[in-house]
Amino acid sequence: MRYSSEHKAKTRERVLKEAAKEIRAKGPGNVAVAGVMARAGLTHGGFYAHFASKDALVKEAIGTMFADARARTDKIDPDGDPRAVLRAYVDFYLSPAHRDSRDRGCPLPTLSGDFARSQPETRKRFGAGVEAIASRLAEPLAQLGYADAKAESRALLAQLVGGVALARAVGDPGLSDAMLADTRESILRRYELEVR
Amino acid sequence: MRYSSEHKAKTRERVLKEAAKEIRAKGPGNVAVAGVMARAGLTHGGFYAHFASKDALVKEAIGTMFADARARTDKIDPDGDPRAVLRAYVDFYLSPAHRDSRDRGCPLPTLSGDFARSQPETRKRFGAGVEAIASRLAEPLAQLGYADAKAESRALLAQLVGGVALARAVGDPGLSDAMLADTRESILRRYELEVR
DNA sequence: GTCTTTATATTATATGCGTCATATAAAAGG
DNA sequence: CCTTTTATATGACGCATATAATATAAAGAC
Repeated sequence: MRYSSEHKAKTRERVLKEAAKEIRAKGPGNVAVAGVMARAGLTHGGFYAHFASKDALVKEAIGTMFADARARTDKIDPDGDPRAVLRAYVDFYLSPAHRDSRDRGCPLPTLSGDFARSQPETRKRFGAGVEAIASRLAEPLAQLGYADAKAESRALLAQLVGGVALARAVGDPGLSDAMLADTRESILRRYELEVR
Repeated sequence: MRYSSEHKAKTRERVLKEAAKEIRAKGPGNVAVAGVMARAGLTHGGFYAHFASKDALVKEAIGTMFADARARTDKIDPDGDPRAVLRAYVDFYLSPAHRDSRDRGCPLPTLSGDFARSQPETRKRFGAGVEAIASRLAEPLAQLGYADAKAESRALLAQLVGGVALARAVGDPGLSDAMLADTRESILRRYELEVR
């Protein structure tokens, strides 16, 4: 059946959004085309009217995932006091809430393992997302006087990503909380972000 | 056909070793029982004489993976100068060689994403491996005077893991090298591990 | 109002995989 | 030397999945 002309674009967007959520939650290998289409309220047959293949869907969904995650930090004003900005990013990233919402949070901790095994083209898009986040962290670091703020931001991002990845993977809840808290403490001390 | 009495144990070990390699390289979801058995020189049918299920194999292989990775740092004498010990760990972990040998290196950067989606029992074993590595990093940190060396070691491990995970996932080789180098520089500076 | 176009649905095909029942052959025990 | 035991092999079943060919029905054009 035919719907109004923008219907297809809307549907495509819906499929992409569902895919982005499910991929983060389950990993690209564990999402099925049929499942994504069902969540979008459609049957799996129509999928290939929107995307050439499952790989193409995954590749496109990467952009959606990074956009989703970025939206969660939109409340943070990047032009505020650099220490406050940095602290807001760190507090959010290493929060239990972020750890516990795999399907809505940053794709890096969940998916870097999976995409390390993916096609170069897919990894390139992932790399662009990494650089985009690093650039945002680099701004307050530059204001704090770091000569090579971009390099420092990559090191900080690595620590944030590793902290959340490990906190999600260890079984013991106490250890998981400790991973987040200890990582956060170390960062706050290093950049002198404590509230005194 | 029947072989000498210790043959079964040897075979089991071989299967486990191949599984540990393949799981790190491809992720647990992308390894097939038949493939692991073929690498061990057997056909897939005999698998269930050794393991109750694929899940059981994966669970057991976690121990093998951590042992494999630990063996690669055995040259480092943990009783040497704490700065030298720490630096040796960091240099190894963030080396391009470690990044490029997914099937033999530390399981944390490759698999924390996958195991975040696994059964609690599996994640518990993974968590034990995390704590074991953190404990080894904590020793030199304690000698350097860190009051809560265990907490500091978790923060450091997070950064090491994140650095390697991101370096493996980004497509651009230059960015990948930068991820390793920038993360390493930041750590060396923080703990004053530079050779002067 | 009829015709054409097209977004979505139905159905089919092929493949890969986990699991297991059964077969085989060689070692160990008598 | 014959029997029993058991490590591994063969083959089959069932399920999930990616892909694609075809069907359907409604929107837009004339």
